[in-house]
Amino acid sequence: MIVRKGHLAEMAEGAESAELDFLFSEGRERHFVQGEHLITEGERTDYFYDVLDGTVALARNGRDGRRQILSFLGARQFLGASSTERYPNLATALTPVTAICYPRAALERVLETTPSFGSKFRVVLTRILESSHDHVYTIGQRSAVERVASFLLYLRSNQARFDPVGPRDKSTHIELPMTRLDIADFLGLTIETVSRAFSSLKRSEVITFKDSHSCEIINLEKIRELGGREDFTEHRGRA
Amino acid sequence: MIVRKGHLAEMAEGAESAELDFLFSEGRERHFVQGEHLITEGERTDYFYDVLDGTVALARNGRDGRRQILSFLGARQFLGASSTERYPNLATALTPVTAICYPRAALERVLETTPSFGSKFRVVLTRILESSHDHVYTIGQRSAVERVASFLLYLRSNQARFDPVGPRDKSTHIELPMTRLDIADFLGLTIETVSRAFSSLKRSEVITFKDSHSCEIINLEKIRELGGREDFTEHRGRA
DNA sequence: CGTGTTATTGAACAGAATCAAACAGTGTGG
DNA sequence: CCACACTGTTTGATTCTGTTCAATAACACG
Repeated sequence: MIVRKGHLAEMAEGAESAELDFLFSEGRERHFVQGEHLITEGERTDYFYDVLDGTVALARNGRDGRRQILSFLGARQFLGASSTERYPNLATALTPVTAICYPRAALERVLETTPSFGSKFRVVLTRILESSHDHVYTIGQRSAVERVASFLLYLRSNQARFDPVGPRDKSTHIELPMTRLDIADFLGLTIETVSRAFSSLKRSEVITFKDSHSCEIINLEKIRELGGREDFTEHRGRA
Repeated sequence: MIVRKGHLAEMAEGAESAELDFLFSEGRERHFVQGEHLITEGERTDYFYDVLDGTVALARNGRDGRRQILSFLGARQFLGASSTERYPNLATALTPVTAICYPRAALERVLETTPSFGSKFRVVLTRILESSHDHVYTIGQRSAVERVASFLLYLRSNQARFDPVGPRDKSTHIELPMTRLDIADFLGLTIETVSRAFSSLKRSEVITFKDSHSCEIINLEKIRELGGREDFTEHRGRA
């Protein structure tokens, strides 16, 4: 049923169990068009997604129109972990997205019966938590330009996941599939401030833009200096 | 060896295994004085703590002196989960703290052999992640006064954990064991702004102060309106 | 009771938000 | 193929929230 092998299947390599077989037999490849919601707020958390392709924005919405994007999810990332009956966040496809959709119950059963898989899963959860902590630091402590620099490093490290060869230190090209508003809502800024920060980095020749949705890092050292050497760097390893 | 039963032991209730017995036989009650570090940055993540008493601040420090407090941990909360060899954060006792200290390896072994326990542990991790997401929303989207209101709700829900009777909706008393600097570093503000926000809430008769480290909520509805009805509320259940 | 520390308050300032306009890119239809 | 509308981005002027700098006030402790 599953055409391509997802990250979850990769994680299960080596382990063998009836529950695992069942889980993967239940997995369905689903496609989402740009703007479509993979999960909506308040929805029952019945499914778990393993992203194969495209970019998803995970956001929390306030009732007064405010929106905070919690993460941008790409290939090899998961979506749908929740401690509650209903999902508090909104997951939106920013590009066409392909993801494997698993019934949550089947996943739970595997986690309860296949401890080695459960351990790997726990490590993934911990990484996600650490990434959220990085985000808190960025939003709580850094200035606008620093946040944008930090964001570029964040995307770079996300991009590295795609790469079958593994993360490359030297890669300087960065795709920005999201709009300026998405970036602003991720960094706790406004579109104007994000735009100004990009312009400022362009002016000081730290980055250049091909078009408004992809840029090239000219001075990676400077970006690291601004965005934080400690965050999203290679020493963290891969999820 | 363990004098009091911690939250981890509570979670293990019902399960039985040699690894669990070993884990609990290895747990040691430790005491920390105010200002002492339970874990320091870069330290090997060899221990796992189950807080019994007191308050711990978990913080990430930048090399330029900036500091972001990621959470305040009290009774029934855990400390020490990490996906890496070395711990990236600094855990400091804000008050005298009592905690049960477990060797990480023993915990890992339990998690790898006792799936029911592993599942509960995963739920706890997920809750911590959701709490971090609340924090991101607060810092990214809310104004100074709103952040402080949100912080009071956060403390209130933390306090409820202590309570053997369970969370009480009506409780209005809030202990502030941390300094204004700690609050500021948690909310991404300065001490002055935090102080002004408190004064503003005092002036509009939403809260009163007994002394600077404990306050009373007069108008809980208003605090919820400012700080976000969705966050840190009772519907989340207990960890 | 003085001394050091933490908290509050005030005045000036700065960085980001808001308001407003221009600009670029895309798609549509004449 | 070009005029036009539409959306998203950039840039500019102004306002405002929160910071910085500075002084004072309240505690905590020897």
